[in-house]
Amino acid sequence: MNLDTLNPAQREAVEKTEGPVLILAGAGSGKTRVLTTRIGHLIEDKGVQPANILAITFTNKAANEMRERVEETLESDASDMWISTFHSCCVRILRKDINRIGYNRSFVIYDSADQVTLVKDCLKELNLNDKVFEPKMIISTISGAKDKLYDPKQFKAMHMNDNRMSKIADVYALYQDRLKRNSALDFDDLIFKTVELLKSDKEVLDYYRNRFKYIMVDEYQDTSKAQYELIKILAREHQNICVVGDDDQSIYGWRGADIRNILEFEKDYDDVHVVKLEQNYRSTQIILDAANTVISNNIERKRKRLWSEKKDGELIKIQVAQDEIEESDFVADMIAKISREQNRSYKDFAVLYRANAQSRSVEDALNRSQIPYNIYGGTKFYERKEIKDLIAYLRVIQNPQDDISIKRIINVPRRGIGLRTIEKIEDRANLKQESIYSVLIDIETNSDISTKARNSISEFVDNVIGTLRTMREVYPVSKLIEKVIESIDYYGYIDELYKGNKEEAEERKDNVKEFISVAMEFEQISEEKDLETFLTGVALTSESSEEEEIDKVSLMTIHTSKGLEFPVVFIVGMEDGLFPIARAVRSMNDSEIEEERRLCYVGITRAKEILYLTLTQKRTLYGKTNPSIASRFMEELPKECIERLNSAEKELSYSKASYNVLDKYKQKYMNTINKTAVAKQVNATIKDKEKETNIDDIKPGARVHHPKFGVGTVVGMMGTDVTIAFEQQGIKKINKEYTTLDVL
DNA sequence: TCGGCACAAATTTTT
DNA sequence: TTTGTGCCGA
Repeated sequence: MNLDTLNPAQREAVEKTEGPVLILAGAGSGKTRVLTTRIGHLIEDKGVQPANILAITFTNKAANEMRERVEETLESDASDMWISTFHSCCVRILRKDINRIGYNRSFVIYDSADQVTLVKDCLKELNLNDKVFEPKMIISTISGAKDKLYDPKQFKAMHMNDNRMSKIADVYALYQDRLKRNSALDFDDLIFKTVELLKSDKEVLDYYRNRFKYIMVDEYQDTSKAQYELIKILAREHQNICVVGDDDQSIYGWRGADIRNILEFEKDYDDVHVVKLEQNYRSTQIILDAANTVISNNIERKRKRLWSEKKDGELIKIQVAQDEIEESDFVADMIAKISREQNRSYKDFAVLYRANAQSRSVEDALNRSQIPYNIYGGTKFYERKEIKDLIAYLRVIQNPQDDISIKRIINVPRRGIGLRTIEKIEDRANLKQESIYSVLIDIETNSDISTKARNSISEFVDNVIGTLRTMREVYPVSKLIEKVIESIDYYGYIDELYKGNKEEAEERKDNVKEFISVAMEFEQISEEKDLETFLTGVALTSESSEEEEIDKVSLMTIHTSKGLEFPVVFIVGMEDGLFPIARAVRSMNDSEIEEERRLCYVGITRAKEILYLTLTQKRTLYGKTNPSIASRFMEELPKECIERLNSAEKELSYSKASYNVLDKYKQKYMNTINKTAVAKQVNATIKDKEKETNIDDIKPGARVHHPKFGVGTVVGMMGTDVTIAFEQQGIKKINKEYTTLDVL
């Protein structure tokens, strides 16, 4: 393997094959190249068997890319090598041996929508109000517990003296129970159960320890505790563990990623060899200087400084617009101008933003200028209703125990099986500790259900599902999908559903057809062609096919842009409260601001040559217009790297004063009211029946009267929330949008 | 069972 | 502003 084209640091990372290695790979430092070369080096120069290598990534895209590049560089066959995402690696392990920990090996995988349904069921069964215990919130709590490897028992034990959390622990326990009964695992279980299996079964553990003699993990900064543990168990004996990551690009903390995994790697393993990849092959030095300076404001990080051989470059351009419409027009105009003058194609441009809601005005402006664009994010292909319905059918065909899927399709298309009927069936299933499907089979013995409903159910179970199940053995997946569509007249159903909107109906039908072609493609390329494998693939993939390679401007959130690069990048909405997002600004905890700053770092380092940062003076968001404050990150940019295109001076200094005021309020009230309240300057008014009370009068210390809670003192303000200490009712949070307050 | 209306909430999302 | 949800009357 030729290593001469690597720089010294890269080469070191490749050649140090034994023992724990930490590669701190800055943005654009060629880490994929290092990883693929390292694999090639292991096989060709060190004589390691491909089957002894495990390379883990987070996304399918990264895994596919790595496999392709490894196959390109290698002479020998690489098909024995495991190059996969955490999740598909775990599925592979579990399909083989999960029966050893009491699960069915042909489990289905529940996505987040299925989780919501299941949690709602559990809440109902436990008589818990889903407003007090919001399903989304419960799921993220459960997910957090699983990420940290707490099972329901441990979780319950940890929260014994917290009534609310204790209830959530009960939901967790029931949820887990139901998953098992349905032969289903959620995404987090895939990791959790693999760890459980490896910890509890020495035989299985020995097999994989012996098999994976060299382990590599990409994007290590994004690993959760559970993933960390998984890797640690596998690598314990041989310690040939090589992790690659960039702590400065850790932007998924809210999803369970634990940045400490990378920060403390050196503590977790003995004699860690650390390599820093600091040479950047992507951006100009000016862009890197800006990124370096901004990120240096973070306390919790490994020191790194990116540099580039591209010494020249354009200054970073800052534009202050009147509002988001003007801002978007500016972006569109500049794209038109630059593409014309510098002869660049549209695919060279990206517009990045903090929140999806911002895409709207940019889209409008690009449409006005007739600039083609591609928007990334939004509803995923497999999450579309029409596709989820079909998947539910397939799942039931595969695994009739899947109650969630049964319930989804039992009345799709409408068969006159209403909620009441389903409820009765569910009760009976719970009573008999059976699946819904088995109750459905014996429906004739169930006298409290109307004859009409019973007939529909028999028709559904025998003719629809029954027939389709017999076809499972003979037909390939794509054909099976067609049979499903045929037997339920799905196209007719779609027409009916969107009868007011022809266009929509056609789009849905196109999606269905796309789904069939996904299945056909699967039959072409997959080794295993059975339904189970297909469903697994569908569950672990978010996009149906590769992104379009058409010449269009890219619009996406900064999160989605991670790992990508563009010659010209616009980051819009550089405003405090938007970026960094309000929640992080309000937070008592600096770690949230630090994560926003890392996000900013990710955004800046996407740009290869030209970077524009834009902000507004006032922004309309969610139907409300508010004056903007420049992002604090703007202030952190080195002056010599930036160029202000219009009169930004004033706005920028204004911003500084503003958020310093915010920070001061924060400090002050943190001390006085025990970390519960933060003050925030708001320029809105609270409407009263007769008069308008200026919100400026409602400030910490003010005496107010609330229609329900009586007289109290304002102790803090957070966004639209006003925290008030009432004389009779104690401290309460009031939403200023929906309450009328009188200032006394 | 379904359509319509009022009300509430609205980061980010690799699998 | 947009989107989702819950409740009510037909």
